Amino acid sequence: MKQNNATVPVPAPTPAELEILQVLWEFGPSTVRLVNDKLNEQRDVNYTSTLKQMQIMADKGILKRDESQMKHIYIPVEAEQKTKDQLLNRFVNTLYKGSASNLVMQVLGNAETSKEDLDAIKELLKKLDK
Amino acid sequence: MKQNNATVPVPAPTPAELEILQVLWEFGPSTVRLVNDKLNEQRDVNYTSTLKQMQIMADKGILKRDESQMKHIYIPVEAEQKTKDQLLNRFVNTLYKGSASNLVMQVLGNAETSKEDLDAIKELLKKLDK
DNA sequence: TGTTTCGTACGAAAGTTATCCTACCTTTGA
DNA sequence: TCAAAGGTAGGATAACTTTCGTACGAAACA
Repeated sequence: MKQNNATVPVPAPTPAELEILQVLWEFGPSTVRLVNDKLNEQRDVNYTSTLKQMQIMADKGILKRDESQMKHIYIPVEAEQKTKDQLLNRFVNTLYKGSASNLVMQVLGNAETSKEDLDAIKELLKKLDK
Repeated sequence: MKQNNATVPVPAPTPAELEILQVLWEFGPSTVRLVNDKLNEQRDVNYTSTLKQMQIMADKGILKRDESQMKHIYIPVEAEQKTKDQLLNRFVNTLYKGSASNLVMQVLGNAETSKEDLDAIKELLKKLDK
């Protein structure tokens, strides 16, 4: 039995796993069929590929599943926010020496960041000041 | 000859490649020896492993190298800022629907973000207001 | 001058990721 | 009732990533 104590950090979800998680986060507990349909709105994926991925994710403990029906229902084990927090921390640690303000500074200077986004951020910070 | 036009996005550097890039960004053009020494301050890596990685990176076009001396000098092809911009955009696109303000909102709400960081961000935004 | 040290090159190998084929079972409905 | 449609399970496989052993040449130096 694999443990999940603090000394053994959970590996980050792979890109393909992340795609699946995002569908589940958006639509809630779902069948492979639904997830695969959503994925195919973006790119071609064979049904059995998605099935396999989700089975692996269940093995890894990323998903749990309800097998009481023939069409199994898959559910993320960790909440969306918790997973995103972990990914964000990893990202900040590897690229910005762990400093969130460094990251935000780059966002503000990034040409790809839209004016709308910048304004939204300013609003955000204005509220924080109060 | 591999081209780098907009239709063929450059693949993101792998984790091991990123480690090496960060050493080169910090110390400037360097030999394999130096990079390997720096890496070994953090974890055990065999010299030939680092050498191989850097050779592969040169093949991929991530690094160029000066072979005029026996000890080859490796140099990142893309500037630190450009690479980080690309990684940041990728990150925002996959996790925050492309919205930088969504990302910043999470940073502000993240328990792992220190008070110092939050203060620094507030300062930053205060300056932006002017 | 010969040996030891330091460098590059090349290839092998193991682990991970992602994809899909085939087999087989269950359900549906003509 | 039986064929078609839709499920799951389990390999096989290819590509990529990472690591390192071995070979061999150049330089340093005793």
